[in-house]
Amino acid sequence: MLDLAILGLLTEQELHGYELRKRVAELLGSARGALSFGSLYPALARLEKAGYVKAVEANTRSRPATVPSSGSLKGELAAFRTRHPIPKRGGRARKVYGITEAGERRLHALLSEPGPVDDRTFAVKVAFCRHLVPTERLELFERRRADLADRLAEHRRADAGRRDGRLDRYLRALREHDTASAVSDLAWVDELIAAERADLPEEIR
Amino acid sequence: MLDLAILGLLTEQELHGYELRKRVAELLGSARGALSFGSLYPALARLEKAGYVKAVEANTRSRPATVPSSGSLKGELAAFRTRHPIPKRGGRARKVYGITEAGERRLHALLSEPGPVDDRTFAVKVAFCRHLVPTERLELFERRRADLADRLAEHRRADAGRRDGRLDRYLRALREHDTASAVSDLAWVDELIAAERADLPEEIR
DNA sequence: GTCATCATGTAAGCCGTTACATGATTGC
DNA sequence: GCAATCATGTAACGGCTTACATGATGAC
Repeated sequence: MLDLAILGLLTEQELHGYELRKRVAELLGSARGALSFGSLYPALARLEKAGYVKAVEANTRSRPATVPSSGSLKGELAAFRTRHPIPKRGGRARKVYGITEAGERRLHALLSEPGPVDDRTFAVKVAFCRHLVPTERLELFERRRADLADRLAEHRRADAGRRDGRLDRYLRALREHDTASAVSDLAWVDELIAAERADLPEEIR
Repeated sequence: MLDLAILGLLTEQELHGYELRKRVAELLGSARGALSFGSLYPALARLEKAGYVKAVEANTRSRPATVPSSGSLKGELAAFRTRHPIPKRGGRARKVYGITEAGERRLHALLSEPGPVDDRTFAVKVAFCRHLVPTERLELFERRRADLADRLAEHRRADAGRRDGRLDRYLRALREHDTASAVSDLAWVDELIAAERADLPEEIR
């Protein structure tokens, strides 16, 4: 899940660890307190070793005279300086990372891999699902929909199986709120699916 | 959090591990796939060692027969089984646990301890908050309210700080849903608080 | 006789955290 | 000169999961 978030963020923009942490925190929402450096930096090192990201610029107070040639991306050269203004304030040397082509393939693989997705992972997948083709996106959403529907069915089953006075007030409030959340999540996924379907040509769906 | 759930469930009823697992799963809602035995059993052992729970009944189908020890492995096993008879239906011998007085004090301490509560822990605390006195409950709810309000404020701040076309469709959908969830959670806590206040005599609040 | 379910446990490992160590720069 | 912020990393530890080991019972 961390890998997913890091690779996803690096497709948008080259970033150094400290900044990446902020973005991850923002992405995951405040529900989950900021990610620690103790897991971020090792993760970056691991991804670099695997060839999915590479250090693009390893500091500096003194600005680089030349932009490292990265080949064919249009506007790269022009955009570089504005993307990385020399910071006037703060800090030690930064290590700025960018994603590699292997990293992009890896991101795609992580996004489209099947298997159960927990709530947090699904959120991150949604955040970067523009990297999927429409049918893959639909698949992702529909797998999620099925999971949520199961969840809700279990709620209903559990609620039905209880004689009605049995729960105390707080337990009841809790279960009701849980159910309401599940319903809301399901409705949201349904919206995503509907929007996605609307964009597909009729023959496919 | 596991401790909280186990102790809370055992105040209602004596239970063995296998059953406890089902109850915990039901309590936490299906959002979080069933707790594994690999964490439940060690937790029970730890709690027993600490004197918070005790094995009440190591099993029972009272069978008076006594088998003399034969010295062979099979004989020893047979004798063991006679000393620890098997349950009436299904399965291997059960170890039924009950909560001790120290365990009840521990539960109260866990419920009322300050410090940050994550979403899951808050849910479990609500589930068993009948063990708190009204003012302690209010404190719990209000600390949670404050956390959620901060969270929401951060959302608003983040939303305001973005030029409006900048987010892609999926990222926007994600943030909107996150915000909606936070709003819903906050409203729920507000309900809990209002209900609690209604039960307090006016002089206190 | 073998499969599903009930039942308890151990061992290995993943994923993340906190705490620690280091160091540059800005602002007071 | 000191605190705050920016910045990178390591080490120890915690909590929970998966996979494994063991075993009884009832149903088919």
